[in-house]
Amino acid sequence: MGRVRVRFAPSPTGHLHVGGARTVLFNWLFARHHGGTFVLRIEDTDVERSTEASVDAIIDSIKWLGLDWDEGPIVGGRYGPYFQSERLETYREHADRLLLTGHAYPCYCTPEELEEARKAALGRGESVGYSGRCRHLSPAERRAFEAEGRKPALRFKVDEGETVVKDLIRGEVRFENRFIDDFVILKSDGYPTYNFAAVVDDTLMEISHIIRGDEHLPNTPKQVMIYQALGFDLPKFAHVSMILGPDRTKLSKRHGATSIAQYREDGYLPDALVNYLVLLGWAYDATQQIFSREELIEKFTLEKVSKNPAVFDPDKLLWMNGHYLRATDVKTLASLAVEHLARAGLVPAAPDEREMARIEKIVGLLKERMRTVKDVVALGDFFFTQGVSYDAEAFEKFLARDYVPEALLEIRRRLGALGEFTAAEVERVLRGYAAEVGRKAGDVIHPVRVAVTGRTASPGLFEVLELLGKDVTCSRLDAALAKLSTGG
RNA sequence: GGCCCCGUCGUCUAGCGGCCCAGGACACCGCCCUCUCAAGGCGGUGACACGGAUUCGAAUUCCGUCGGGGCCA
Repeated sequence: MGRVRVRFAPSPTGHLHVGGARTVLFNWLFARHHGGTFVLRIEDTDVERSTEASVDAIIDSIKWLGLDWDEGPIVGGRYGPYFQSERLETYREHADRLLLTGHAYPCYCTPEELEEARKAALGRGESVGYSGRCRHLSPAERRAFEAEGRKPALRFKVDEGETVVKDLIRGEVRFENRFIDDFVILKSDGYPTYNFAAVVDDTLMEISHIIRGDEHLPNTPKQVMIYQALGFDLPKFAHVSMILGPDRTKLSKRHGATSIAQYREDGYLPDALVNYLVLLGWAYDATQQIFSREELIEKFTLEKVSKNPAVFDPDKLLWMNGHYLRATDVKTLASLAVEHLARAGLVPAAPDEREMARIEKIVGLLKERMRTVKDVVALGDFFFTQGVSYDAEAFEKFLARDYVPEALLEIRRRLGALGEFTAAEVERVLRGYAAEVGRKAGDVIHPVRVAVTGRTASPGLFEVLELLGKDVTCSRLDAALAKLSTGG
């Protein structure tokens, strides 16, 4: 393989979404695997919809995923500029070349006229393509249109024959040219169309492999024709199947969370997202699910990319996130958790050293049952709140029993008398009391858990109590007792 | 409407003519562990869209049908 140069070329019209992220990933992995260059190019020729905020958002998400680019915005490079809006002159020059060589011609049809013709054709049940009516205009007719003040678009003249796209993933895909209409390469406002700009840039930037979504496959014969008309060498194409929603249509916002930024906010880990995403359309062997970055770089090849579209499965992502969460050290996890705890108003945005140490201990207990970092809030809020509110069902089930008031009272007394309030001591007290009154340990553990945490599920109770401390434990037991004596 | 792509458990996939009455992962169910919930361990339910053809032999090759998706405006 020669010099590998690949690119990701997003339109800055929104966030980086799951599908785009996987495309970046595949390109990045391919470049890194081959020791090649990964280029980021911004396709901002849709002036109406492109925004700078979107450029920033996309770049943030790529960085957050832990991916980087060798050329493009911020880092520069010798093939710039990397924003298409700054390359308009280049497109104009190449379009002129096509005009001069007779591969393109001016078209004076207005969007309104084309729209009308399209509707009419659709109404008759006919094919909806461009009629080619400006293809054979005489010089006089052209002058007449110009005199009307019409600004022409530039159309590519599609020759007869067949265009074959050689695709690394799909093999040879053949297109009959007669089904491809003369398409616009330069709009009347001087802006290039996607197909045209992409070809010019990919060539000038010496892109060797175009790895992109499958939705671009029907565009590819048009691009191939442009390459040929301009006398450019063809890059290698690899069209990856799309990511679908549960209803098997192209994944989009209406399917729920699709933006990488959203997953970040929801407490997902970049490594988990990357690992999950790579499995959507790529598999190394029959069994391996978990891959480190290094492994991915080493093992990723286009040959192993599958042809069928993949349905995005939030459940598996969640599982994988939990897996990575458990593999993350407590210190790191705690610093990540602070963000979510602070947003929920449970801790200050910048906790001091003491608070941090406590948060680390709490995260240590919660870690096994968290699937997202954000879960720390739902699972551990009782560590940070003043009092505790009881889940009605939990109260009914574990506190509203006849032996409970007496048990809680005695346990509260013994815990209060403890000199060293450790998990081991607490356990001794609880089990000891249960044994004395001839009950199973669970019979006292469950009520205490509900009394102190407000819920029926928590990390190991003894550890929880130790972390809560004697004062909080006792005051919550008192509160529960008070509630019981007033009749629930 | 035309063109193009795709079709193995609910989902992601392994499989590239015999190793497959189809393997793994998530989800689901059961059991074990256990103070609960998780995590973990063990086990289970569950798929080659359909019809032809090629072949001694097809999930794997070819054709058709059906189904899904995408692009064109």
